[in-house]
Amino acid sequence: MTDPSPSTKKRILDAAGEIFGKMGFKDATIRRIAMAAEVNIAAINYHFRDKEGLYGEVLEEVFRTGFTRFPATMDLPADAEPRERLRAFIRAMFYRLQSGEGWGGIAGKGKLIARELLDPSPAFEAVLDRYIKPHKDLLTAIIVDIMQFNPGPEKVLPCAISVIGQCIYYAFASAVIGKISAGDAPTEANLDRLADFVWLFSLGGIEAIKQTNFPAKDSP
Amino acid sequence: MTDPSPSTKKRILDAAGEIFGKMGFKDATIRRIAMAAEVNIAAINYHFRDKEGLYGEVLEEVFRTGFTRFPATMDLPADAEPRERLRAFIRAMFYRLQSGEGWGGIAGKGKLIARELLDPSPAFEAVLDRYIKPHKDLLTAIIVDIMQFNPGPEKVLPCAISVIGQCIYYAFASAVIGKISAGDAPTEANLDRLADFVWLFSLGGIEAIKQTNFPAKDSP
DNA sequence: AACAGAATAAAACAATTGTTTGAATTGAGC
DNA sequence: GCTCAATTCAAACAATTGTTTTATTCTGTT
Repeated sequence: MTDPSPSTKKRILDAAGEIFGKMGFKDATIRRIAMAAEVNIAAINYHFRDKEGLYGEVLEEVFRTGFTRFPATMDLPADAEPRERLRAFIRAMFYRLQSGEGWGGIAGKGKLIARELLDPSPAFEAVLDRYIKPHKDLLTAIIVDIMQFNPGPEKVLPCAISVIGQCIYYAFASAVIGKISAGDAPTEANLDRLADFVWLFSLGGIEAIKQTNFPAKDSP
Repeated sequence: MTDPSPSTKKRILDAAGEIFGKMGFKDATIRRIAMAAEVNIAAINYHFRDKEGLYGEVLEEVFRTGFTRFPATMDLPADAEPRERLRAFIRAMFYRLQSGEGWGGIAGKGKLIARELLDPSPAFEAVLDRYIKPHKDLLTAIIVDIMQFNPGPEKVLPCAISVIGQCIYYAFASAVIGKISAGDAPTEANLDRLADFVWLFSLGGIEAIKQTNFPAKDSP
């Protein structure tokens, strides 16, 4: 029941990840998934109860493999130079989101993650607690280390959001980015360049926030 | 034919904008739209040919009204201090995306824009040329002014992407942001604060990029 | 008043959806 | 070799979808 034949259930999960990613929950039909996985339609309901059950397991597996393959520390020791830890964090995000070994960007399962951010499914709640919240805590700790003191959440959290926002936006809008600025759409070849840009930009942004009194009532 | 009764067609457009925004193209059924607009189902096909035709007109109207109500210059003169022009640009993005007078954020038509960025519909191409590309050109011009010289597109364009990325991310992921950092989800009340944060952060980022040699092969 | 074309309405259409049914097949364990 | 549960399969189900059809009402012009 919990450990079925290694073939059918796993094949369904793989095909479903691909197709849910490309087309979204609604457009991905179980007939299409079944055809891609080369299984009978009823096998999906048999193994996963219903379409939502299948989606939930796909989501969990996608996050698990992504964060396992590209951990946010990039195997950097926890006491490394904080700016390098930020660099590793950003690089991990880019590789996790965009690379073929990761979620494959907008052409693959990256789209599935983007869609969950846009409007979360019921299954997303679990993923949020297990992966995203610890991920956020790590980033805020890095930012505090870079600032060399803790300026309070009203500065640190928006910084974290800005860092993550840049990374996600590349994954999210790469179709439009490609049409507007062809060289800056994320590809396997320029992930390092893009990640380093976001890193440098963010270091400047964090430094600026550190030195300003924010929120401020008056405009400079 | 082109200028029908001011009631029916307009009512369909309004209801469709609302419902397409909330539920996406696929989940928004014409029956639901017809019911919300209080018109007969067939009226939609009569006035807009088919569902795709309706969606195309909705998209065009949403962008037109959004950019008209909140122009990226915020009525600032073109020769104003470049940093203030950046502030106006970012503020316009936040208000356009998030405010009730604009696209109403993730609860309203903002979701529709986000979905188009994620995977563009055929109707998006026109919107891209008419609204988004000029918008990008304006931002890059502001960035060049801030840097006081033109460091070339390999620096300016990623800066523009980082600025826009932060703004869009707040619109895009506000559901998740709210769950992770409650005070930083965009609401009508804190748009100014968030916009100013992104502004300060971006000024720091732009300054940092200006002073670095990028792209660089070596890591600092 | 009479007509023509635009606009609205109710009903039906064909296609596709997720799910279920019930029979056939497989594969260990005794 | 038999049994029984787990699995797979083909077929059918009910519900929902976008669209079309046909008839009716409205509106402005002669």
